[in-house]
Amino acid sequence: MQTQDAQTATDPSTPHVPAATEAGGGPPLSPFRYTADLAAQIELRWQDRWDERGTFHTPNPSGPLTDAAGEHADSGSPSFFIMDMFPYPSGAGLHVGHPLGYIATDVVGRHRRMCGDNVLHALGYDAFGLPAEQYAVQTGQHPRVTTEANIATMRRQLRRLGLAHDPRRTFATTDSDYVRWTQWIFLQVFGSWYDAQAPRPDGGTGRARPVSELVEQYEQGLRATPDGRPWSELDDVERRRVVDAQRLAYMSETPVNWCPGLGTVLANEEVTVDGRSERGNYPVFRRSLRQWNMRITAYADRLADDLDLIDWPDKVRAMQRNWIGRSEGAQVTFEVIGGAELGVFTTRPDTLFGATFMVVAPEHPLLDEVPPAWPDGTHSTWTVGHATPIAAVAAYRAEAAGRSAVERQADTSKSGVFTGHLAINPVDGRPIPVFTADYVLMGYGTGAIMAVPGGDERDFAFAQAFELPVVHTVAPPEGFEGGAWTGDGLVVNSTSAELSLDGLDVATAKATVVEWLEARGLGTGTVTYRLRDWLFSRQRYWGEPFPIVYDEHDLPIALPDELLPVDLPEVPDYSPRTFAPDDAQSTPEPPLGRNEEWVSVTLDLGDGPRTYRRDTNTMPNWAGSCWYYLNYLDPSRRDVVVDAELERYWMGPGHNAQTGPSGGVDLYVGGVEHAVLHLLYARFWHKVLYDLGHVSSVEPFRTLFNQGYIQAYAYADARGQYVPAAEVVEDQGVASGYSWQGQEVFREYGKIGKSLKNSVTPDEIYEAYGADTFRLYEMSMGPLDLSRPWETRAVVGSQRFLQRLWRNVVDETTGEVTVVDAEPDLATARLLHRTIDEVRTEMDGMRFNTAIARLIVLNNHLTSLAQVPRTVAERLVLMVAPLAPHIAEELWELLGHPQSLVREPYPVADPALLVQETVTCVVQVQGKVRDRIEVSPDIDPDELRALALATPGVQRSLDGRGIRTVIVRAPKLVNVVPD
RNA sequence: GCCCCCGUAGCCCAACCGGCAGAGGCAACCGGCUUAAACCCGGUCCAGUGUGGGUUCGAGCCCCACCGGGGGCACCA
Repeated sequence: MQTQDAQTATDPSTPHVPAATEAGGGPPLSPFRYTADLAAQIELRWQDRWDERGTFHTPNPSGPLTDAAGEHADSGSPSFFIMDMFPYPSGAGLHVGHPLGYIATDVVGRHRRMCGDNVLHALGYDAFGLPAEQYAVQTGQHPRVTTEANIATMRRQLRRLGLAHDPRRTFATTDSDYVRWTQWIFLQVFGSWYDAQAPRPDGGTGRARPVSELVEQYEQGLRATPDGRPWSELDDVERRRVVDAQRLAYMSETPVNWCPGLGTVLANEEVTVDGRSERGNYPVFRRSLRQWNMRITAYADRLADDLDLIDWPDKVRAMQRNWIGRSEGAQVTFEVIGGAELGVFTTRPDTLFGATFMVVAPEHPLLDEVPPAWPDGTHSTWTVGHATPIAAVAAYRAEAAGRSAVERQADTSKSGVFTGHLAINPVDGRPIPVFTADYVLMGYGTGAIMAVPGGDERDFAFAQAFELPVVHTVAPPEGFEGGAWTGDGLVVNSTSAELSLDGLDVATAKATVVEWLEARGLGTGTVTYRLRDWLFSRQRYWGEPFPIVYDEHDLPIALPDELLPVDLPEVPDYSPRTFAPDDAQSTPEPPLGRNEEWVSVTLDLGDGPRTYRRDTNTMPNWAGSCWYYLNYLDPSRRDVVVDAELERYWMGPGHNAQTGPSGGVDLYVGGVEHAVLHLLYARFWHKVLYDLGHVSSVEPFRTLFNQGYIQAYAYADARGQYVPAAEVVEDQGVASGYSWQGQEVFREYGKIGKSLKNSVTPDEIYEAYGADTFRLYEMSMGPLDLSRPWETRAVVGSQRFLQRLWRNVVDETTGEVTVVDAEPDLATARLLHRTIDEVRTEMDGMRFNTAIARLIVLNNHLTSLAQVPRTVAERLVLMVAPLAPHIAEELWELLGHPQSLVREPYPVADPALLVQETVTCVVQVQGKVRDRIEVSPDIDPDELRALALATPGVQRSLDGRGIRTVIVRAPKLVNVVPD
């Protein structure tokens, strides 16, 4: 998923954060003072202890993974499964923005654990991908070497944060035994077809089934073959072709983004708006190439409908719905003069009478044959100067092929040409010209449209350019200026001998015309999706090989389970073969094809040893992140993709009180940049696994949370050159308010990174303040879902809080514990319990910034006491523990507890201490505060009303005026409305 | 062009169902501590909620329009 690249990678170079507390020399401070040095000692010690003691070993209900004492979890115990989006281990190291989500999930996990849940939280690495491959190409080093070094660096940086991950459950997508199961899932998809009529356990209709059941249906004659011949008359190769065409993973000629300069196909998101490669800026061409696809479109409805079952941000659900792009309309068949038929999809069948021409995409097969001469009535502007339709269409097709999809869509001017074909409008029998134009896309609907210039702005623009007639079929409102009317209204101009829609509203007209078309076999009501099938192959080295071989018929054959995993072969060169950047006709040559000994393989697949050819593509980077959540449940278990009992315990529907009918991961935190692709692909795989009976949950991720980004200020001088942000000072002497080395600089806000010279690394902050301060600062900066600026000089506030907490328990000159066993006074007890109550609410809502504010208030109150009562200090320490775990553990131990606090119950408020003795009631006159009175919280409203009316403030404001009404909201507010 | 989110103190941010605009932090300033400075401790200062209308007894919160910032989609028939 390359989450790592979401925020620009940084240079972990020289620290430029001042040492926080020991600056300026002077006498050494007490060793018992909570300085960065002491924090570091405490933090490193506890991190080692947690590892040694297996503190975060999360027990499964069965199997090899137990807790540190060797116990399994009770299968009825509440489970809570937390995940971070899979990091890509980049070589550049982390900056302070990266850990934000990891800290947040860690805080949630530690908190839930103290609330009694069995918490599953671990972190693996999404380690296949382009950066490692590019680096390998540059250095000649194997990508595995750099990948493993990067993972080690990232592990070290993250370990220093004190994350409560189960260390036994980490893995990388590049591990051979992980690849094995990625390939296994691919074979499950390959081995399935979608039966749209089959009932599902969740009550719906349509599910994936093994292709063996499809074959059975053919054998039993329950299903007709595509050409209608009996199954028994088809030969083996024909039968395989019939089945292969219906698999959920299938090969087909697909138009792709081919980049000769890089020697590889690119995903759409790797191509810039002007149709060039993001990396290297080479031209990208559309080429039809034989590629693997996954039939995600079969799941379009379920992927859209089941968004209602899960607790995701509305924005992300909207983006997925938008991406799936379900639209309802009709498929209509137009007869083409000369014998052919042309099917179109339209969402506006009610406008059929306004269809004055048709347009097909340049790639449309209808254009493979066009009339030899222009028909009578051809308008001179339609031919664009060509002598024959053949010449015109050939020229236009060539022109369109030379433009990338992105270029075509960026240019909204209407180009095109008449094809010489005439079609018959089915509702009134009129002949209408068929054009080709690249504003119609081959990949959507049928690649052909009926053009209604009176009701569609694009068609109108085309009609203007080519002098085509415009008929309005929906009456526009008064004062309509002309052009296309796309709004609602009553249908007009829509009557033929057999059908009239005039006078109907649009919705009724749609239904009427669809019924009419269906009765005559001219069309059907249908649903179309924007979503396309998923292009699943890449011509790269550093990815999962396909577990597929080809026989002499060039048809794919799945490798049997026992031959998995198919590991990557050694090759002489990791880079794809590149071509002249503008050589559009070149063809990709995958790096895996360079090892002939590997490509050609002799196997006995049941009919004796034969020679096969391996698939030399690799899977896209998304493959490994499509199922990794299942692997956390037990990465050591290799006999099944996921153990059914573990899946039910951690992910099944109803596995804890919050989980709804969908089941799935309880909390999934990551950036919104994965809103569509990763999250859609993973949901798709999960539903396939559900259909095939491998998982009980309907959705993989029950709750999704998008954290904001941490960005930072950057400063540029008058020439626009960036200067090191850490060296900029506030300067009232210049207009901008900031200067660097005496010259005025201007502040900007942007991503943290090398290019803006504003990078700050976690290592610098650990060094200057410690991990607990760093964690606390990131959690207190603001709400988790908001992006916000990093400000190193503000970090000290969090350190001061922890220092005060430390001093509330420990004498910093002697190191002695100073708490007393006396009971707290009533005010302190009240504050404690109110704090517990509020902090619980805020923690449950993941509002850590406000939770911390409450803890600061309590902590500050304790500093004002001559002696701190132990019971209060202990509960404060427990409440701080999820946020700043190391100092909390240390204080907990100093307070006399030999056991770690990670499973200590989170404090519970005493309701008796939450009720207030008196409440301040605000007395308003006409909405303005005029007085305040102290009243009992359960005061009678009538009594309160009388008290309020008697207050001097009300009397003064009324000044003799009468009272129209009095609004009483006991016990907090009374509002007097005067006449 | 269309859709979504956000505009509260010098800065980052709170404010429950519409009910006293301030919880917390940073910065600044004053005082204490100190030979001095830093750290630390105590205190002070600081906005009427982007703008203009509307609804309401009462609006930061609801509605409309606009301005500014961020994001998504964009020839999808």
